[in-house]
Amino acid sequence: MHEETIAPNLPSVAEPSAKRPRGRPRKTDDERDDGNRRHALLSAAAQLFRQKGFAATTTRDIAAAADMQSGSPFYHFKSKNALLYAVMEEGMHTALARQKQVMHASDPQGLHAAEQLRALVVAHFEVLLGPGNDFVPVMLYEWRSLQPRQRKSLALLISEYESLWMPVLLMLHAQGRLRAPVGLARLLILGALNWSVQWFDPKKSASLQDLADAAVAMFLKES
Amino acid sequence: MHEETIAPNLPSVAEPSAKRPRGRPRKTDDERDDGNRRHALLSAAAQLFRQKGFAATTTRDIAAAADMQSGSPFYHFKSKNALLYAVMEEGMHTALARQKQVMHASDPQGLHAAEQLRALVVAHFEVLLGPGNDFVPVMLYEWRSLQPRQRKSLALLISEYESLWMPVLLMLHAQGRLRAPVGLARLLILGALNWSVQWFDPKKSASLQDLADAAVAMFLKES
DNA sequence: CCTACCGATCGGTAGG
DNA sequence: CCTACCGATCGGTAGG
Repeated sequence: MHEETIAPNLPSVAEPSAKRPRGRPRKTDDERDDGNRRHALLSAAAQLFRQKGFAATTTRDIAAAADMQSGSPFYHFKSKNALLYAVMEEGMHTALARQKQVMHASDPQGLHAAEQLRALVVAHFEVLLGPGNDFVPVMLYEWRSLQPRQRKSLALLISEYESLWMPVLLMLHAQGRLRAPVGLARLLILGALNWSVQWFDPKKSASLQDLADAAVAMFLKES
Repeated sequence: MHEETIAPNLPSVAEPSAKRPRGRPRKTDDERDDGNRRHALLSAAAQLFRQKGFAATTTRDIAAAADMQSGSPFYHFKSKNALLYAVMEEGMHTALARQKQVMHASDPQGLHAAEQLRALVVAHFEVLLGPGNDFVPVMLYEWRSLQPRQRKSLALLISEYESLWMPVLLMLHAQGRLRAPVGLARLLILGALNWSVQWFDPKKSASLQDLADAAVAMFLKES
């Protein structure tokens, strides 16, 4: 999920090969790529799948965005569908890692449940709306493009993710700060957050922290 | 959006022409179709677009589901895209009509703002989750498949819809029962509701009324 | 990873 | 609304 540093005088990755000296620049010694090309495909796919949808994106689109020829994605991935799955899997791994990190950071500090919820919400927003983070949005909006087996596999990661929220929500419920059955509250809260993908504009919307504050203030009763 | 009554011994509309006596049953006198065939296409398209997505649905799929030949949808609609737009437009008209009806019914009864919100939420759930209501979900999840001109046109209907919520939300905000800026509150609330499309199961979930009660209880502070 | 290619499918149309 | 069809595109592969 790191951004490649591109020297300002080089054309951007997605640019057609017009002004470039025919062909892709050959790897130099300081430009090793091991899983590098594979990840270039993943990033390109994530961005395009999010922008145009899985079915409307062609493997040629993806190849071009990763600066490859039309057949080359299939050297790295068995099928277009496998590419979709890989995008989603990376998205969930990122989200899980981020969320666990947040919980470990807040736990020993003895944060209140409300503060823990806030931390979870901020992390969720970051994974969803942070620059270049197209992986999780693809997962949210292309579920129906998965095969049953792939769904089952991802569902495990998702329920692991959701289970991280449960202790916090249960605590808040016990404190009387959260109405509605906890399971339903989780669906409504995550729904409200996930929908931000549709309207969030980094140039016009508030900061992720401010959004998180407002959301938590709306969901929770006064203590 | 009315359900067609189907005699139990007849095959369902979407069923392939296996057990049927070759070809489409000819219109009888009591089976006039004026805009009827057109609407059969709309319903089939809505269901398929929701199920598989716009790009993954072929016009042949739609034609077959409406019991027509592959070229026939283009007699009723200029393009596949025009069909998508028509589905969304019908969805928004239904939603607007339903919502206005709800507001007119609740207004003279002098309902409290919280009760008005509850009525809006129930109506929203119905339009979203009611049996056969695939039109609005398609609008929510295929926005990116629209052309810019179509988006602009639909955006008018959407903002009309959202503006129906504003007086109620403003009132609740003034009463101190709704935290967060009203505009953001609207986005979060509608997001929480819209997300239900992803998890609602008529066989397992609570009734739409119970869901609405829980949602309103969670969003609003005690009075 | 590229070149060259195949088979299938798809949106759309002419002409009735 | 059907029949018959076209041109373009697409996922995927062989063979290097």
